[in-house]
Amino acid sequence: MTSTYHHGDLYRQALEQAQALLHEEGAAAVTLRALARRLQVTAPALYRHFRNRDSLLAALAVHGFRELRRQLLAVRRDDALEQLTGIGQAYIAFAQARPNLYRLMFGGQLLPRGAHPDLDAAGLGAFAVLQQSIDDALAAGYLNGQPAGPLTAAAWSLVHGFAELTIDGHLPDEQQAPGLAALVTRLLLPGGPSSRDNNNP
Amino acid sequence: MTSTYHHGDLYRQALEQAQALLHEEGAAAVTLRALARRLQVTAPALYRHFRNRDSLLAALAVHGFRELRRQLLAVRRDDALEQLTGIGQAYIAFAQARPNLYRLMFGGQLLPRGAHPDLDAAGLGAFAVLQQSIDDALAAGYLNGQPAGPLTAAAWSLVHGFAELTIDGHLPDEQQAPGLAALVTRLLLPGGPSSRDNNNP
DNA sequence: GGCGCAATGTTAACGTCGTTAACACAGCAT
DNA sequence: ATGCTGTGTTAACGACGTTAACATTGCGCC
Repeated sequence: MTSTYHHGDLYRQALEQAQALLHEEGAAAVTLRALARRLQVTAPALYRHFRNRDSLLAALAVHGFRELRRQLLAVRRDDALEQLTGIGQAYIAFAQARPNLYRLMFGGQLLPRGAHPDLDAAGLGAFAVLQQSIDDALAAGYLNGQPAGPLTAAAWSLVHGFAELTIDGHLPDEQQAPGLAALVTRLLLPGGPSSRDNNNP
Repeated sequence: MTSTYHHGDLYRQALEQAQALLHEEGAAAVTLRALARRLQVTAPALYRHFRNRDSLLAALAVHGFRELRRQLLAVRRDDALEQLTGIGQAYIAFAQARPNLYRLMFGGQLLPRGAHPDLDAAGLGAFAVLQQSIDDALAAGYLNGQPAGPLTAAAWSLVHGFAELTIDGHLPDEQQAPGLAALVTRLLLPGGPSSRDNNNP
């Protein structure tokens, strides 16, 4: 019984179980005591690895942003416009696959912005991928050469808003069709969804 | 001292103070005990008027949706397109003026959808205004006659996403300029922000 | 090989919260 | 006057975040 007094690996396992808890039951269920129970450990033990509950949640969000960045970077299409829409769809797919994590990342329950520098950095890291793909699309002559700043804000707003509205069930059912994500993403582009057929690379 | 044993007006005052608490310190601070303290009343007294804390928060959200609807309905422009963009800007202005309320309304912390029928109804009531203005714009020949469903989803996603990203400080500072809201709203329209000059009614 | 220190875990305790049960007072209808 | 219904209070329970004090382990160092 004394052989496992030192857990040895608690930080990593705590993060894993916290992710599971978050995914299964939402942020409100990510409680230090519940997490401790899962890990067969007493609650104060967790304070050796996380300053407090907010730090734990922030750590989860950081991992979320890094994973989101990874998934956005995994999108690779030849055409710059295809790349942009592909990233938009990957973004939405991420949010829909992990709604509770996504809400934690963007729900605004976390702290006065700037309290967790890691978190801000991770967020910017994910944002940068989207930004880059817009720059690329502009450089390739797409998007009518509109100013990059507002374009980026609009594109991010669109995918973020769509992601949130769907995972919270705010959009009427008829509009939940899977393919709609693609359609909406393309609506941003001049000429609408049926512009020309740039479907095949 | 016994003259005020019955508060007489507690439901209304509780809602008012809860709104103040929400606006000033966020949803997490809207606690039954804190609210009771503000009202010079014991906590269990509130259970005569709200089934539990979630019901109180839901009531706040319901009022929020009704107020949002009112503000959207107050927008009146002659041109259907101006009307649509005006509504978008009013929507964003609402969120920015009451960030904590807006987060409560859309943060997804409330309930399995359908648990509070009032809330769903109030949400649809606000949504309907946006929906209507899009239908009107289509009827007036704008928006290239694109299908109304996806258009509405896209428009709502755009304003919702922009509202959330700005109130949470996720957009880089340079893009926070006040006038950007208008610009972004117009980006959805075919031809981009400088289509023609439909600025003056 | 033993020693000591730092890391990591436990126990006990405090204050806050949501919530409920039991009770107390007020006002109104009869 | 009486009693019922609405509304408020008191007391208590369990869960939570957090801290202080203490216990155990493992590793570097002699």
